[in-house]
Parts: sequence; structure tokens; C-alpha cells
Amino acid sequence: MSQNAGGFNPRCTAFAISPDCGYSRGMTMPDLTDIPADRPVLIAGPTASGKSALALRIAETQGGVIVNADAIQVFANWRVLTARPSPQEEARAPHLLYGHVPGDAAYSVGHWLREVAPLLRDGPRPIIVGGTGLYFTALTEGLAEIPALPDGLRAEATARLREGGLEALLADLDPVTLSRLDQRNPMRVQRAWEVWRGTGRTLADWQDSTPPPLLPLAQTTPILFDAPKDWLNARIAHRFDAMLASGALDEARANLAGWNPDDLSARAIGAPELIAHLRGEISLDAAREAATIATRQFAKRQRTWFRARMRSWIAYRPVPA
RNA sequence: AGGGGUAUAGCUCAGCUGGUAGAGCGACGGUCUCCAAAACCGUAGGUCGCGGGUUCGAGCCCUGCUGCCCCUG
Repeated sequence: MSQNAGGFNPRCTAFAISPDCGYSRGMTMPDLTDIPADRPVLIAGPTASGKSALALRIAETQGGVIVNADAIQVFANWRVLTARPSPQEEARAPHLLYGHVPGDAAYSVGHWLREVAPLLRDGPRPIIVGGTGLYFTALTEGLAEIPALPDGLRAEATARLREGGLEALLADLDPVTLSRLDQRNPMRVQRAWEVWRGTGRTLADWQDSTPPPLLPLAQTTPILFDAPKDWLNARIAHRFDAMLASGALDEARANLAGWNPDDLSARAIGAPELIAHLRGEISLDAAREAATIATRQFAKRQRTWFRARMRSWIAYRPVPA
């Protein structure tokens, strides 16, 4: 890798991205005059690309509520590490679905969709921002309305998987579901099994009766950040240090006592690493390295998802200086 | 300076009594309708530090050199 592509300014933290920072050279913010002020805005993009800053700018200039579409930013216990908007930023425009879920609670696309639905019906125009591709796809293309499954079913499935392996779960599934399933992916297989076991209907059956989407893409202004990889990687590397400078270690200390790796919130990139460091298991450098690598890999997965499923979105690309 | 050890993929290391090299991690690409910052799949990297020798054949044996580590002075 050569040097920081795109003129990344190390003085600009992930929490203070502005046209003068991340976009100082080679990138420009989209022209807001192209964005209708009355319809919902969707902003998707990889971590650290500057989505939140754009959402805030749109909210400030055109009005609207910023709605989180990130699976981990919903949790209350990792504000810094999860790069949630700062209190100051939240004061500049209404922000919803950020940090409103307890760290030890369960959450999923279904929960999110149910929370977003009423926001689409009434209230100001939503500006939905986040990096969770699945959430956007569920929102704009629909999600099977599978009811909440009984408590304890997850544990039962996990136990069954642990004892009998994938075969034990696959054996109970129907051919149609099996044909659509990545049969080597334990989580997908387990989900299909849980749905069958918990509802008596096959996953394929549920999916075939997927209701129309809550918010068809055609009714939105869908913006997809298409940040150059090298530019993004440089920001990712710097962002972890920015997080440390902003109190990520204190945040980790606050989470130390109640740390449970099985919590969904514990999946926040950097959380297991910082906890391991606080426990004296790894150095801070090692934690930084591991977290940075994990973030890069995550960004790659996001890019893959966006590339495959968001072709029709308005690609917001860097503009040659 | 003397003694010992080591040198294999970007990194950490395997490689049995010699038959022209493997893993994990990383990198790269992809999949994914309720754990998605998750889970999963695939691909590409090595003139085995350099030179000489023994052998039909050397990453493995011998030797010289170089680098690094440890011990002694």
C-alpha cells in the first residue's frame, strides 16, 4: 500500500468528519440539492466511510429524523467503540434507534423492522443510515413475517447442534428449505430448524409468503457510499486510535464486570479485544491490530453485500480532484 | 572473541529414518430473508538465507559465509 489515499487528515476523528476532513481531497459530499426534501433517504455504506456525517448534514439543512440502521449501534453499552454519533451530534438533529437496547438483550432484523415501521407512518421524513445491508434489504425488499420463537428454543437448538452436529438439524428439514440453505453454515441451518420447530411451518414456506416491503426502494432516495478501499482502510486504522482517545478503554472497563461474550452487543468489533487487554491477556497493540483487521474484513463483507444487492442505489463515488 | 541454537508463504510455525513443501493467521474473491460489526465458502502466495559438496535424488546430510537469538569472556 502506498500512502493514505484520498488525503486522509489524521487530525479528523471518526467523530468529527466533515467536508474539511475525510473529504478534503479527492472526495466531495453529494450535492444536497439533488435530494428531495420530502421522501425518505437511505444511506448505506461501509464502516468509517462518513455516512453519519452526511445524514446529519441532510437533517440539518432539510430537516428529518435520523434513524439508525446498524445492528450494533442499537446497543447502549458501547457508544464509543461502535462509533455512534456523539451527544453533541445527537443534539444537532433528532436521532432514533441508537443505543436504546440494553447490552444483554437480544435483537435482530425483525426487531429493527418492527421499530422502524411506525417511524415511516408518522413523524418527520426519516433519514435511515447504517452499515447493515440486511436491514436495508429487509426494509426495501421485504422480510418473511415469522413470529417470535419460544424462549429457550435457541438454547435447545444450540444444544442439539453441539451434540449431534449439523446433521442432527439438517435431518429435520424439508427438501425445499434445504435446497435454499447454505447447509454448511451452522447459524443458517439452526435458524431454519428453529423456525420449523417453533412454528410448525418450514422456513421456505414462510419466505414464500413474504409480505410486500415496508418501504419500496422507489419511494426513497437511496445513497450508497462507495469509498475507495485504500482510503477507507487508512481511516479504519486511524479510527481505532481515535476511539481510544475518546475513552474506548474506559468504556471497556465499564463493560468488564458484566462481560458476556454470548451477548450480541459483545460482537462490537474491538470489544472482545479490549476486554482481553483489560484482563491482561493481550497487549494494547495486539488489541488494536486485531480490531483493525476485523474492521477491514467487516468492511470487505459490507462491500460485497452492497455490490451484489445495491446496484440500483445512487452510488456516491469519490470525485477526482 | 569463544561455545551453542536458528534461518521454510506477508506473519507464527510443521515437514517422520534424504524422494523437488504443508497448516494456522493475514491477503484477495464470493455467499447470505430474523445472532448480519454474525456465520459460511473459495483462491493466490515459497528459486525452503547465500555459496560449495555428498547422493540417482537434499528443506532434510557435510562444509564455508551472512543474519538473528542464547551462554561464556
